[in-house]
Amino acid sequence: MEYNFREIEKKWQQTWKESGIYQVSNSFEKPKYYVLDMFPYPSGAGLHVGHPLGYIASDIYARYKRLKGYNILHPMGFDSFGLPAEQYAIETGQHPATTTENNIANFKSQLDKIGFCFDWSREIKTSDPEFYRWTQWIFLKLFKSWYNNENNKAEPIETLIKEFAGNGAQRLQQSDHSFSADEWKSFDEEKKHEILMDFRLAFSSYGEVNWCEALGTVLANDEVVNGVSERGGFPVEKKKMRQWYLRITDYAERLLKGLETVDFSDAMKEMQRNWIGRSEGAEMRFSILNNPLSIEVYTTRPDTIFGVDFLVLAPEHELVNQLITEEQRQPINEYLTYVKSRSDRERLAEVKQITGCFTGSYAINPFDGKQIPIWIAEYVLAGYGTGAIMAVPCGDQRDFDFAIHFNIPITNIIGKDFNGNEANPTKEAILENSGFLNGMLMKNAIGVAVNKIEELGIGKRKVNYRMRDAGFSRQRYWGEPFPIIWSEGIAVPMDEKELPLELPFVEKYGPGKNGEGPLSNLVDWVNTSSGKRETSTMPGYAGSSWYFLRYMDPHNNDTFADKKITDYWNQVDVYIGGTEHAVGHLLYSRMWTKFLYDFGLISFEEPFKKLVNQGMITGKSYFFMLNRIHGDKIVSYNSQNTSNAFVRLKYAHQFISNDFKLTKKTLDDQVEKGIVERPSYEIVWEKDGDEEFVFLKEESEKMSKSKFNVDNPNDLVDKYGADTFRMYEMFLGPVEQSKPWDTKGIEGVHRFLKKLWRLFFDDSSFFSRGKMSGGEAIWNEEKPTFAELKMLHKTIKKVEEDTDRFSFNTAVSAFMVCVNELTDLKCHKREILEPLLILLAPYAPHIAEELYHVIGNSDSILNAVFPESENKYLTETEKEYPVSINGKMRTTMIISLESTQQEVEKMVLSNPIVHRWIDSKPIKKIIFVKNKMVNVVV
RNA sequence: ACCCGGGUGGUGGAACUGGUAGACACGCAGGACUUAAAAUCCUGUGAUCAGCAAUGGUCGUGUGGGUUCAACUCCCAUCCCGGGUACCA
Repeated sequence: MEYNFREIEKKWQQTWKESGIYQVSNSFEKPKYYVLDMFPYPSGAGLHVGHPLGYIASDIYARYKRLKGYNILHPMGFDSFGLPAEQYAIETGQHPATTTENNIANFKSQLDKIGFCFDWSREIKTSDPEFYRWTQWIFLKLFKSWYNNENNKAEPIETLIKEFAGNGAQRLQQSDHSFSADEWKSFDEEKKHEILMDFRLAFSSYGEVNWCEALGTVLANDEVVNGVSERGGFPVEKKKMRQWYLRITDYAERLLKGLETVDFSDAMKEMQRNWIGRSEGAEMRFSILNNPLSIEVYTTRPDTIFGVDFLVLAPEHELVNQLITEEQRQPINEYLTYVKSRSDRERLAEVKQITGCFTGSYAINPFDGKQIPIWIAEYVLAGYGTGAIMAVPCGDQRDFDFAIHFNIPITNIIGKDFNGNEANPTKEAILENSGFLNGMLMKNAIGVAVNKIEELGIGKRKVNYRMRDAGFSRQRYWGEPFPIIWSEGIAVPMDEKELPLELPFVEKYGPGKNGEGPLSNLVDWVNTSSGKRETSTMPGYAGSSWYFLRYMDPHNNDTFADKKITDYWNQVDVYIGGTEHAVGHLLYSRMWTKFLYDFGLISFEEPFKKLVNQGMITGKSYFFMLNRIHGDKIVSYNSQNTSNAFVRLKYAHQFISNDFKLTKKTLDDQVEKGIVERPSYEIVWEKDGDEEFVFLKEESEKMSKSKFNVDNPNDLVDKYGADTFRMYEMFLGPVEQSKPWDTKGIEGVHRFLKKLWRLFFDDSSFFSRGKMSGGEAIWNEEKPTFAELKMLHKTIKKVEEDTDRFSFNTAVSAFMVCVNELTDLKCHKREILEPLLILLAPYAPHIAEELYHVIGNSDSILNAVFPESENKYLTETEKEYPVSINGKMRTTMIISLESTQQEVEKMVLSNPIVHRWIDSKPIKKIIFVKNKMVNVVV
């Protein structure tokens, strides 16, 4: 019988589906394990090669854990709200709900073909009202809460109202508000709401937002890349609008701390830390000469206070107008006009340009009374710290450049550590010219200076975060509507019982007036008896911030997920997805989880215990950088990124060491002489300054479109089967590594499966003229030999270890070694093959299931138990040890594991080959490392 | 510029805490079976030198140096590639 993967895979996929074998129960007897993929956005293009990589990895892991006796939650769903569906709707007139449904159906059928063990009964769609009902519910919860810094957790807004009624805003010091309890009571409703809005975790405010004219919507910071929209690449500008925000900054510290408790890659943690951008420093006030005003600056280096030569305000700073002296009014206005004329994009592109303008006013250094000029400049950002800085040119390069450019005298406070040509940002120098800080090491002076500042009452310690509050509204149609009604300027939350607030049907998806969303066009919907509905919708990350909780209890009508059930499933044990969500989705979902935890709605604070980042499947790279030339000299040789290295450089190493001169002419010569093989590729020389690069360019025809068409997952599954496809994607390399997509090697994996098949069926005499004949089952019940058992148990151990550490590529290799070996041994014994099939089941479930039944099992292999590797087959009493002389391997010797050092030395000394190599030199010592090697030092 | 990650045959990639570098697979070359093709199987395959041969020598994990009996692995310096961040005071 032939390995007919098409029939086998179809059969089992159907059987599994019908038997509901993947359905997960919430029975709490078994230990649980939660394996989750980042759910996809169901784009119209369907699945591409990059998608399945992570899904296959998680599927293998989930199946593996199942064989190990765990109750597995391994669900899948769709992040089905989002911009592309809406864009598509605008272009084609089809309703996003329709296109999304179609796309999801397409995705599901493609996913099923690969044989994933998803429990579709738990499927989630973020655009499903039954799902977004709870997204809205959590939003309302956020709206009705504030972050209490004293208790370090979120609390109902009522506790804040109580605080205000009892103590006013005095005690809290969490905002710029200051009023007494009596004042609070005297405020009218609108004023009270306005104040409360400054505390709510989901709040509305006027703010500068990233407005994208072309998309007609507001974008989050992480949706803007280099001043243009991430999607579409349209220009983005700043605009003041009423927007909803999440007060994620209140969670900054906990988001930072929480990183220590989770198993993410260092790179991922670092990215999140950078994004949060914590810095410790101080805020301090400078009074102004002949002016009652004062300016607050933020600095991380209060130790440099005596080196301040000027202050700089952001052009947008609110005090600018009041600081301008008459004679400076003209130039300042010109400068402000100039700044306004520049888009964010320009500002980003020309960071090195130094611009600025003197205001005419002077501040007074509180420590030495020195008068310091106040400037405004673009390089100070309004949004960070206080929007004003104290400039210390000898310690900060930007301040230095600015001082030089505008001829501002520089004070040196670090003596010889400042060379006058560039700033020195060290903390290790001894302070000079620094009043009470003289003679101190800078890093020690920081604390002293802050203490003094606090003592004098001119400032205080302050921790700043780079992270901004997250914009939470979009002027779009295809998203969750806000359950908010505006009544006389007050945002009134809808009653929870009225949820979900369903997204109304619209005919047209165009924006409303004044940049409002399409919903604003639905007059009947917007106007209610109690006021006007909020017309923006929630952003894409709303649903994805908590979806992993809903999988646990997807059909609950009373709550987003039952507490008993979330207690059982708890954290996601392994979360698999791309790095691109490092600062968006992952931070938001971590925040939502912490928020729900604060209210005792779930009992874990971090959603994802372990995160695995699958690498990207990249397109092929067309260039191969051969060498880098600097004048006549080769600076380096780099053989990396050579996926298309069709060129054989025979003397690559000599190339360097012989100081071989490479010029265009000599390379041409090499090609001619055949040193560089396959000269059918074009050699391209490019100059960059005085450096020259050599590229070898593949002829473009080789990458024709027809070739790409073969490379989509469906076609590969059709041609080789799901099992081959699964194993091949794993075999390509480590899951976490990016790699170019290449289908060259898939035949090898397919061959492996056929080889496995032939351990069970003889096909030596099979078909001629398209007809099958022969091919009997050849598996048998004979007793396995020691060698066969050894092979099996070695494989069990290896596959187990590799699967545990997500090293699927090496596990696949282990299978290949095992099957090759069993073929050589002509081993067709059930006792060996059956455990092997169970090992293989997570990787290639269809063929494993089929053969499992062939050898007489009636239950599904999914319910099998992962075999244990028995030590008695793995440990040996004797081992062949490598023997080296002075570290160089020369021979091997069979040594018993029980041997002592003395016995080994004796054996070594009597070995003739060792003697030959030692060549009668005196032996200094013999090193014997048990289980590893023997080395003789002479 | 800064912060992470990386550099191993013609290619993808193995080598877990230093201990026989190149597992496994692709590709390539040769052979077997076949009228032929496909499929399958066998052999070889880092470079280089010596030998009819078995075999053996030398060099080899971007480059230069160091530690060690022993380095892909640890340390220092340097070049290159990939990712992230970017006037954050």
